[in-house]
Amino acid sequence: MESRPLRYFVAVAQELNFARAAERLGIASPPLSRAIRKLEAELGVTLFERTTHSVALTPAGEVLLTEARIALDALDAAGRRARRAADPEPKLVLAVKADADAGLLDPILAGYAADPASRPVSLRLCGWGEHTRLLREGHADAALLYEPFDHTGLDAETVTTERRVAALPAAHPLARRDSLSLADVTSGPPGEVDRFVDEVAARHRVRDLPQLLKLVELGDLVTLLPESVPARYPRPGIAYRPVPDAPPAVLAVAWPQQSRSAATAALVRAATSLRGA
Amino acid sequence: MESRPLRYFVAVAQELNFARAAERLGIASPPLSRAIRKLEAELGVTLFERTTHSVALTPAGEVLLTEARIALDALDAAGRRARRAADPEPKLVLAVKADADAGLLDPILAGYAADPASRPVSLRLCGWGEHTRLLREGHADAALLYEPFDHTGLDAETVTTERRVAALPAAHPLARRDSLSLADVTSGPPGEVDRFVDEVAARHRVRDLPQLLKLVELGDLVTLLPESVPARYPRPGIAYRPVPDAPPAVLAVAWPQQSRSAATAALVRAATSLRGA
DNA sequence: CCGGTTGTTACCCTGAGGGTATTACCGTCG
DNA sequence: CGACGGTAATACCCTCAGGGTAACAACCGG
Repeated sequence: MESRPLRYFVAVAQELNFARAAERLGIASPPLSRAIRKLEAELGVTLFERTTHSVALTPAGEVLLTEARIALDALDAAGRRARRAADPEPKLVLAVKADADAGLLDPILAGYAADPASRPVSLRLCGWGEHTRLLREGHADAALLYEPFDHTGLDAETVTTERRVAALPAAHPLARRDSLSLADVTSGPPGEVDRFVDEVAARHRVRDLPQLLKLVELGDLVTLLPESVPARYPRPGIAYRPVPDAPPAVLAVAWPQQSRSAATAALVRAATSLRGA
Repeated sequence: MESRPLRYFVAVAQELNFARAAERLGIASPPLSRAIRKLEAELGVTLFERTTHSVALTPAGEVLLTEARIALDALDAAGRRARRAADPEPKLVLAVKADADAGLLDPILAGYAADPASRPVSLRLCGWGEHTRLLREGHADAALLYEPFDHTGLDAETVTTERRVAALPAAHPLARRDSLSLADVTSGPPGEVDRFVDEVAARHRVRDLPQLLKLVELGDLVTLLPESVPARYPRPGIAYRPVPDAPPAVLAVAWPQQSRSAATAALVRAATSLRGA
């Protein structure tokens, strides 16, 4: 199993169109077509159901797609990690999303810096749901992120858990109450509700928290956020109300499974040692 | 990052000798030497410290070795899993080591067969410590095995925990006692002691439990085993004695992280549902 | 039924990567 | 200390995997 044909396969599986896939790969479509046929012959499996006007994945193709993505990620990660390992003064790259740290980033970094095994830290700012990709592709050594996330290939420890608050338009009828229940928030209009911020973000194509809060202000949705948010993002147009029975927000530190380097371990120690506080 | 140069790199890193590695790869050594140099150039990193009479991995080489193994495993696994996914009547391959099942294999299979999501099961017998390789390389869908094992890339659930018994030569002074403590067993000669059977197995190049028990009979070592062993392997020359304060033996079911197929899930259900019994 | 779109086949050609012969280097041992 | 054995690297050649272009075949929508 070589990597190039697999890369070609993934491109076709994503585009479901040989011509477009070939263009994306920077080659002509005949060699692409041949490469896929050869791959199918090698595996003894048909990967695509093709007519002249449609390309569809077979069940075997479906599983190869997910498996191939994993393998190709691992391949790229291998190169990147080796490159980074050669750095004479290696840095520890920590992936964080702005303000998605429960206010703990500074104390974690301070605690980490005090550890003898620590290295200079380089922060890698990222958007919703990018943390795991950065870890898997070898761009980052560790990440600070909220559950839930895809744990595949990663190890993680809980840093802290926070209660949830609902963010509502100030004029919303529920905003008159001091405290809400999950049922209040999740039942019906007005305003769409999602328990997990990243789902909302994906649906509304929002890239950061201020944008999301703007949508709340406009009355387009109601969201549950960690209780550390209101202090950082006070908004006249938004009412934050505790939701005691909502599942808590879990902040975790995650890292690639096989990377048990001393530096990563020290960071994990620093992050989890704040748990008691 | 292509896969072939990485495979070449792994061969050299294992042999630490270009000529032997080339032979193993079925190519001549000059192209191998060139491939490695090209890989180093591509990464911008030197992977080997070489003189004409010695080859050694640099730190960057070390990390590339472990990363490359993971990536190449994933690559092979992708192919194998796709092939298996095309099977018209797909089987579920379960990796087990003979008798390393706490006697639960039959009930698990029975419970599994009753599940509507179940598939025909094909058992893949394997030796000490092979389970995880079979899972990672796509030869098996699930494994029944004792902790501790390398969880990298795997998910696992505990099936059962067993108390430990020490296996001693019948003539051993400690055999006169009804029960032992961990301190009794681990302190000093006669007889080497290891808490984990697979370490012992690796050290003594033993492939199965009967061979291991033979070593115990001969007085070469003392080992802690799960309490389900004595009933299956009664030996006149061996005394089994409970060790209440030894850490218990944990039998687990494991499967590749990303494979959340209905059939695998059903097997996990069947295995873990026996936990209460 | 026709024209456009898309995957495939036929054919050619280049260069990545394999082979052989040779060199340069180093450690070892008479 | 010099000759030898072993090893990686270089020089040079050559083959074929894999890329390109042109033509074709199949299918769909109008």
